[in-house]
Amino acid sequence: MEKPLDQTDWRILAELQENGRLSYNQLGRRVNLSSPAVAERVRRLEEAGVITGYQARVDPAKAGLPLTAFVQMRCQLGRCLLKTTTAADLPEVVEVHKLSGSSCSMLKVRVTSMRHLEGLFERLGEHGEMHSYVVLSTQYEGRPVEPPPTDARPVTDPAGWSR
Amino acid sequence: MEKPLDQTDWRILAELQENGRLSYNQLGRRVNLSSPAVAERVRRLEEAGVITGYQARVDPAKAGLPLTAFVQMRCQLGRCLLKTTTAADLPEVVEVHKLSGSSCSMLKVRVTSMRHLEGLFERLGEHGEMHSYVVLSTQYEGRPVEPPPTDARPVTDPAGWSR
DNA sequence: GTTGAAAATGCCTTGGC
DNA sequence: GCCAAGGCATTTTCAAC
Repeated sequence: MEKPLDQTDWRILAELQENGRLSYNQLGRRVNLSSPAVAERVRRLEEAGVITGYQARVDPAKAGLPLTAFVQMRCQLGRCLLKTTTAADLPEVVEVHKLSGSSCSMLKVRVTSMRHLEGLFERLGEHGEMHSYVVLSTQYEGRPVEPPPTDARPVTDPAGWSR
Repeated sequence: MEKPLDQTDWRILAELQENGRLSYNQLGRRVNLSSPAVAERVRRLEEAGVITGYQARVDPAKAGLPLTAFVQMRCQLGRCLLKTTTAADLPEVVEVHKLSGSSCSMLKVRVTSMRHLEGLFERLGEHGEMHSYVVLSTQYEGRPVEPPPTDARPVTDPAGWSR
């Protein structure tokens, strides 16, 4: 059930991440497989949870949310954002990650305006210390996941500490 | 061409972000429109660049990339990551944002292992100062973009500085 | 701008190899 | 994993509201 993905699987993933609406016919042509064969592989990738769904990609700026920011939260005990609020309360928050280190979480937020961002920061600030980073521009986002390099690059150790 | 999205457009976006493979038939039923009508709206959303494409969502962990981290770069003059390397050189980097403030960019990276992460950090470190944050767990990511709240919440000003 | 139906295309699935 | 064929859902077009 936890079989590693072969090269064909990765080609399928690459194609479907670039165009999630390809028919099995088109997809099969691009990876040199017949449509039943490719359909079976896709079904397995979905069943294994590798493919979790299909999503239309929306340009936030074109949809009226031109500002993006990252927020690091260092929540106060008992006021942690993750325990005192719910996703529905903060529709501006599009990503939430728990972190190691001194910050407890990293958020990505999208807003309509600086005024909107200011109001959001006030609400988030209730939960603890906060560091914010406003995004000026985004080079890319949602880049397709690629197969990891097979050559495990060795970590350099010029001083020889690991010997 | 830059018309604001109406409520129906947002319902369409919500459905397609949740399931990008809905047929116009199914989609129309969910937003109370006929299939030609909904097809026309989707075509316009695509043409206007609101919908930028359709993507299969891949679980990075299931695909062999169980570790995620954020990296803030404060590049040295002339060694900026964005000017001295290309996307193909750093397949681990799945997001790049330019930032305001003292850091020049925020990266999201995905790797196979701690060893892999260590090697990546070494390579990134060549370009300047670096702050990294390892993700312990992700609550959500790629949350559908929602219509911004219509009620522009006023920023609080108890002390009256803005008067 | 929207509706409804009808025609034609293309698709998915099944079975046999 | 491939090929072929059957049945089916889909997209698209059109006239009408």
